[in-house]
Amino acid sequence: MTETVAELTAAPGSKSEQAYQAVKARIIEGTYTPGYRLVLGSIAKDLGFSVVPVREAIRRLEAEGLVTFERNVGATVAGIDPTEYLYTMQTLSIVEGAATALSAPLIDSVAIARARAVNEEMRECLEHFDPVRFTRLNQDFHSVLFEHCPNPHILDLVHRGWNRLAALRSSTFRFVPGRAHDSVDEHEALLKLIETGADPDSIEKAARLHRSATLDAYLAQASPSERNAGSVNAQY
Amino acid sequence: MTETVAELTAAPGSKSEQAYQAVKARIIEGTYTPGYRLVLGSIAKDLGFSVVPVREAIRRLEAEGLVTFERNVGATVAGIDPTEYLYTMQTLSIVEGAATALSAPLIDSVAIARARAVNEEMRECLEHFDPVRFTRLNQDFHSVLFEHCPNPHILDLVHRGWNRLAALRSSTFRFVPGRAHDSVDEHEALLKLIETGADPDSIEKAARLHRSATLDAYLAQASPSERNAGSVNAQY
DNA sequence: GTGAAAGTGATCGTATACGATTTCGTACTT
DNA sequence: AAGTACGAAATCGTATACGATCACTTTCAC
Repeated sequence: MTETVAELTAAPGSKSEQAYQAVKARIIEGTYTPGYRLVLGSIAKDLGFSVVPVREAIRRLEAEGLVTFERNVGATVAGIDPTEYLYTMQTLSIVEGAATALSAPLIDSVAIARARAVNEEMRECLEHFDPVRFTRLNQDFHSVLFEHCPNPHILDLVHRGWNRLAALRSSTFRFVPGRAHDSVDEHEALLKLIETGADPDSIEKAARLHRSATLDAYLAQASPSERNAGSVNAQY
Repeated sequence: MTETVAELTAAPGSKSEQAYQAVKARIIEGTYTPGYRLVLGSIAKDLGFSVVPVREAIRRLEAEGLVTFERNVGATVAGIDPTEYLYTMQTLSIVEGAATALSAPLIDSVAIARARAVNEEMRECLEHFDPVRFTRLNQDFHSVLFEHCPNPHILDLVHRGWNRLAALRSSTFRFVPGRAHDSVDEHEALLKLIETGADPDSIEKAARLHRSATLDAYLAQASPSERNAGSVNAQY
């Protein structure tokens, strides 16, 4: 009755669903890079499906912002438009902050210990300079924090945000060693807040600031034009 | 380049889009009431389209939570599941709060005057007891507040939330005179905050509380089982 | 040589047809 | 009389085929 919207969107075994998962995976793991042109016919032939299910899959991916679509032209994997990056990060900071605050009271000590272990691993990655692994662990860490969110709608929005960022390769592209150190420390501070049962507002604010700081770090090292695009949202 | 996701989802003149708009309108204005069974073939016949565009339209509506879908069974207009109502209200309180805070600095005095006029009209509706008009004006009021939000993603989420509530007929169903008076006062307080250039955090919190209060009023007059469903999210 | 215009190719959009799965009614058995 | 099993109807899921629209290339006139 209360599954997430995403889970309901197509029957599990249907070709539409298979096509959706397949194309999505290819985008997220980078087989289809930004700018790659997704032709319905070609995709259908590659996957062994017909055009209709593929078309539906593309539409769903479009709704999630992973591809853009143009009539009689075709679909292309969404590019790294700096403005889009900002919008996504800002939206994610809001929904993820809320999700983390809502999750906090439901996280048990075991999960916290797990998150802490992940965070320590991230610290090691910094010493050996392993950005790829760092990024993966970062996602694991945050998953522990927000996965207990009792509101499936909010959880779904968080997942969509992460997927978009994954598709944009933003976390690895924008890996800044100095920022990464701060990030690990902020993680630990967040865990402390949750452990001590801080009020939801504080947790939400901390989680939101954590992501805003990443955005700021990005803006600081970005080109002037990108910074300019970001200044529209400077009030946040 | 930066239209909302919804606008991009289908070509303007396509039958898919027409079907989507048509069915959506019928749901929101109440021609198709909750529980109404949407059979692909029948809808297609009614609209004069084929099955494929209708199917795509239904899928989009499902992604927005307006209908539920089951394989080989069909689609039904989403019902007034109290849990879903809570989830929707909670999500909306978060994204609408953020949208209002982001809009605030961009709202000029003309727009504020317009909002205030709408709010005074709402006050009159209370005296003449006109819940339907009150509900419509309420939407107008909030539109003025958040429509200036520079982040299209957030704006899109707000619209989706409002659509769901409209489809559920929740605002009219749950109209509580006592609460409505408070609501009008809170609107005025919100306008004052925006006029005086209060910091975004205060505005966000005020906007969020405004919606939470509506939710609380709903819970107070709801049946015990509904209240019980709500207690899961009591931390908010 | 440059510009526009027409033709060609490619891609999406939709309709129709068929197959798979589920549901519901009915008859039969216990 | 109640439960079960079988069958028919209905519905969704997918494939294939055709039409509409747009982008690109080529050609012709100036």
